[in-house]
Amino acid sequence: MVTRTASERREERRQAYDAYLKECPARQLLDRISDKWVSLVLVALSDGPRRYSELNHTIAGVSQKMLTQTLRSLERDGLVTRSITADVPVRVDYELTPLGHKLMPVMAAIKSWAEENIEDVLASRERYDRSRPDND
Amino acid sequence: MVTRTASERREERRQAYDAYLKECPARQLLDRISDKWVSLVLVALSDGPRRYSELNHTIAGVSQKMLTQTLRSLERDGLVTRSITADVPVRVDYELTPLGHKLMPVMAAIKSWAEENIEDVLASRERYDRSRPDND
DNA sequence: CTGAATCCGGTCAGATACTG
DNA sequence: CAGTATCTGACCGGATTCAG
Repeated sequence: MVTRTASERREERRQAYDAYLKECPARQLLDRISDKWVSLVLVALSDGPRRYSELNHTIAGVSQKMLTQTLRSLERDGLVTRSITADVPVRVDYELTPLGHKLMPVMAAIKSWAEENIEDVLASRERYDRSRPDND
Repeated sequence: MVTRTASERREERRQAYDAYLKECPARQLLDRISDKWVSLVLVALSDGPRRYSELNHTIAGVSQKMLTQTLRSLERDGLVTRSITADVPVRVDYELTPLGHKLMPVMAAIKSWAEENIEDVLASRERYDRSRPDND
């Protein structure tokens, strides 16, 4: 037929909405800081520059790949700077930019809410799980 | 040998760190609100209760599965309530709890930062990408 | 020391079909 | 109307290996 099917129209709506979401600043920021390693790196850099190896040690669980990937994306977004000292062996320092520093209060707000309310959340979870022991 | 290898000790460190992260309140909150649909649902509910079908329509891109899953997890965490009206057809309303409402300022802080700084971030991205056109 | 490249196993979101 | 159940393909993180 010539007219679009319902599913086709739904698909169009979905794509338009996806495009809308991609442009939403808050969505983009959430995608950035919600990354598992991003927040840890930001915190690790919050009180001064750090070497790659320092970060790798401080954030014990991270793999080289993920650490590098995270740092690259943060550099791309202008949140951290990367400075190479052509020594032997090579030395690379990462540091928060002013823009990166401006992000810290937001992180603090998240942390603050979490610490104040996490007990309620955990209690609610327990209650929920106890009331439905079958759904696992 | 009897002594643990370096990789074994590293593995232990990693697991200990993972456990530590799982207990970190801020990490847990980030995991929660960073979920793609959670923020959208919270915003959609921020000015009053909504029916399932309303949410499904408002958040155009979401699938039934994801919407239900998201709502369940929010209910489990005590952020929204679910109330069924045994009618024909069934009617289900979702509403923010007080705890859920308390989360809105945090969302607002994120949104605010994003709207104020997204341009800098985007500009930085363009600059970065222009300077390395080969890395794609 | 810092990082790139590759492979791979698990996870997760979406489509589809079915139910009270 | 408001879900549940199942399947599947895409994506992602980690381990490993190689390089400047």
